[in-house]
Amino acid sequence: MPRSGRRTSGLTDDVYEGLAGFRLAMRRFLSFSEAALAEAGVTSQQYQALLVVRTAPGWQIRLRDLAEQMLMQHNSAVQLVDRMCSAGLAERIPAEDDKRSVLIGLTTKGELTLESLAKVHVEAMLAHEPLLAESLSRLRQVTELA
Amino acid sequence: MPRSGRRTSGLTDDVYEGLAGFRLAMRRFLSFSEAALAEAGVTSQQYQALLVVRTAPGWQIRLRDLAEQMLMQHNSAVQLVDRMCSAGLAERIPAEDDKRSVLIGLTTKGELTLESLAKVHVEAMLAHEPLLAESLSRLRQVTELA
DNA sequence: CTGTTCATGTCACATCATGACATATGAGAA
DNA sequence: TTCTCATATGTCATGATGTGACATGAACAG
Repeated sequence: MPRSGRRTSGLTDDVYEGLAGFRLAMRRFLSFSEAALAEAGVTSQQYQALLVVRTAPGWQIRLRDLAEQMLMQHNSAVQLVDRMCSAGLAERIPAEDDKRSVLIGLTTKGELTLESLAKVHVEAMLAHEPLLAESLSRLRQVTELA
Repeated sequence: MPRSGRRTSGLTDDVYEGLAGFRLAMRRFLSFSEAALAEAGVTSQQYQALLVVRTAPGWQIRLRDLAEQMLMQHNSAVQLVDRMCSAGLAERIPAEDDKRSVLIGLTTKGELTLESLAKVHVEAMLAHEPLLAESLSRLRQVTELA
């Protein structure tokens, strides 16, 4: 029964708690992640970009494709790469076949930074994965009833 | 075997791909979420704050506790609440027992907005949950081998 | 009363994302 | 060739977000 004097919501408290719980679990993981990244002087987006470049064929990727894989507009990627180049993590390499394109590659510092961050994140994932998985399955239970 | 002429990483490609895959799955979900939120003129943080307030006892929460539950500094929460009040989603209610504190409550508009957003997110969760769960379990497999 | 702690708020600054626009290259039609 | 037109990148102003440093005022311990 809803709180006295308050409008009834069309959803049960369970649903709100499930949604909030999942957001919280995700946020907890991201918070932990960002703390580790901050120590290395890397932002969340920069780390993610490093991962995308590292997993691209040849460890290089066009700016356009980087933006696409990170689900952002190309101009956001331009500025992200700007900051990564300033930080010495990445480098712009003019594409040979298409003079319009620029390939983004990792500097040695970028590779080393990513490697150490990846190791930390493997640990973090093992620690947080159960929480995330649990909040996901709980949310699934609650929402399937609706 | 690593690419010719490149430094060997201490981690296998699998690990990088697993980490990237999970970040991507999360990003995909958040991207979908943000699109839905944008239509309602609400930001991701505002939606999350609405959820926190809605799940708090009495549908009210002290600013301090809101900040804590959202894993942010209190001054970030101040500005977030500022924007939510400007948008007519939330309201500040002076606490009676402690004149230092301010309680954050939902306006009717806030409640209605949250309700409709929650419904959309229930759908989105059902759609994205398998992807997230799969990337989680894949990551767990890969990292457990290391 | 006094000094400390706590809750909130203000300010300057950095990151990040976007839309609108500019520039240059590539590709194809006339 | 030359004239579009799409593509790839970059620039700029703007807004949301987060932080640290600091200020204000209330609660509290002595």
